[in-house]
Amino acid sequence: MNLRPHYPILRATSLLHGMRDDELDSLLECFAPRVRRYQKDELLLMAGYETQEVGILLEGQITALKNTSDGANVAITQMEPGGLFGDVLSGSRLKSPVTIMAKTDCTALYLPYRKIICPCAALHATHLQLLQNLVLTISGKYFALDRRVDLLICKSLRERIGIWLLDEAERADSDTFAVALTRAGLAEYLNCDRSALSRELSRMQKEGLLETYRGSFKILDKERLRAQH
Amino acid sequence: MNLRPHYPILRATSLLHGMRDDELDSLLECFAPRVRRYQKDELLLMAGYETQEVGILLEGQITALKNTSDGANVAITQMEPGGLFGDVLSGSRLKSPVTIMAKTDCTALYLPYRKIICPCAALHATHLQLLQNLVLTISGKYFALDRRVDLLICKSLRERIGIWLLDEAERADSDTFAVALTRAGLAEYLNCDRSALSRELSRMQKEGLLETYRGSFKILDKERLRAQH
DNA sequence: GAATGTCTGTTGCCAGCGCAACAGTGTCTG
DNA sequence: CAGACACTGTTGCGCTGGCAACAGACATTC
Repeated sequence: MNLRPHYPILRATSLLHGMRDDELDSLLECFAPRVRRYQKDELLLMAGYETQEVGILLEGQITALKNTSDGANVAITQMEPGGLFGDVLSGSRLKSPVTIMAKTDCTALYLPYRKIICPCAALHATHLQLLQNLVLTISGKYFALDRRVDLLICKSLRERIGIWLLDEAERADSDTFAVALTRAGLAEYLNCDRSALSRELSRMQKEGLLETYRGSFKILDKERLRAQH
Repeated sequence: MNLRPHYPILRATSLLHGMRDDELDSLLECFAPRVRRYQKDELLLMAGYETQEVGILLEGQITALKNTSDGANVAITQMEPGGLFGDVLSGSRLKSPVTIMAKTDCTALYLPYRKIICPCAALHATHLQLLQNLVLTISGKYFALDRRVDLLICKSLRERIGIWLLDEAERADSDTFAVALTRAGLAEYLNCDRSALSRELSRMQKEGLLETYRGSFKILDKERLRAQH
């Protein structure tokens, strides 16, 4: 199977970041990856199962779901083409804590983990870069989770909102920014009730801390926001 | 410096797990690690700084602290000899989210990250094992954090307690187990007030769900505990 | 344009839990 | 043994935020 059309996507992944065509050629030849198509709502990976492959989303969108204690499934992340899944799992013998589901029809490519971790002699420099990228990818996910914990351990809702706002502003490098989250989605991320979030955002607007309309936010008083606790 | 006396400790780390003396000999010769002693309350790593070394605790105890938004430092983890720190950080250019402080007088050994990620030709098999271990170590920390998030997203305190209890029981492989946590420490982990935790544990005892005295716990009704939400 | 569905804001109710304060118990020190 | 200190349990008070219910804004379909 010719994967060359997908090279731009592959290069956009943190795992294969910035690799040249000829490097990808030899890597993929060595890895003999499998590619599979999925229809909307099909499962790519089920919670509780092991996997020994790193998945790369080539086309479409997928959702990572977590089974909560009361049986419901909560969406954790959405992924676009270039997204990786199973990367943290592979190599460990642990069961997946998440279910990966196709949000739309999609295509995924799978690299066998053994091949990643056991470089064959021919691919020295490229393969080392790959290993380095793997470590960076996993530690990147670790830090994303760590930020989430930072949010969750804040007791007051206002504090969580404040930290999130400042964080997003820093990421956007601007006091005005927009996010692709509905209020309900943001409430889920901040681990609070949707109405409570609306209520608190209203209060904060009345106090002149910020302005917001739907997904758009404008921070008015960074100092005071930081001082909330 | 002769590190042989420390080999049992090194072998107990997840990074150098199960390596033979001769393997450690050649690895350490190649790595040229530095060793440093610290006095109680000295800082091994400060939040906000980068590091390009993996630290291994040889003697004594250390504490990982997190700077909260209101300036206080919250203890995240304690580590015994064999503990690793800086492992998730190195390779990334990210600032440390934690401060590592000496809880007692202690000794740490540092491996330069570059040497870990760039195997020299002579150490093929051993070094591959090391890389594999590094990935496992980091993903292990990822999953520990993930379990923490699972706890934190539970809304009611009783639910958090229930999940924690079942988790510990599974880990201990027994319905009766003891943990080295004070009530205050457990309350911090569960992200709740100490008195609220005591109160809830009292209630749960009255309802016949469990028995507890200090660090000892005995689960009486697993089914009912699971059904709490 | 009517009808339907989704997203958001608002508000009243009330219980869960943080907070503060105090008492009881176990451990360590002089 | 007295005194100091750490750890734990208990209880009253009050606020934060979850829940439910409703209304308005916007998009989509027929």
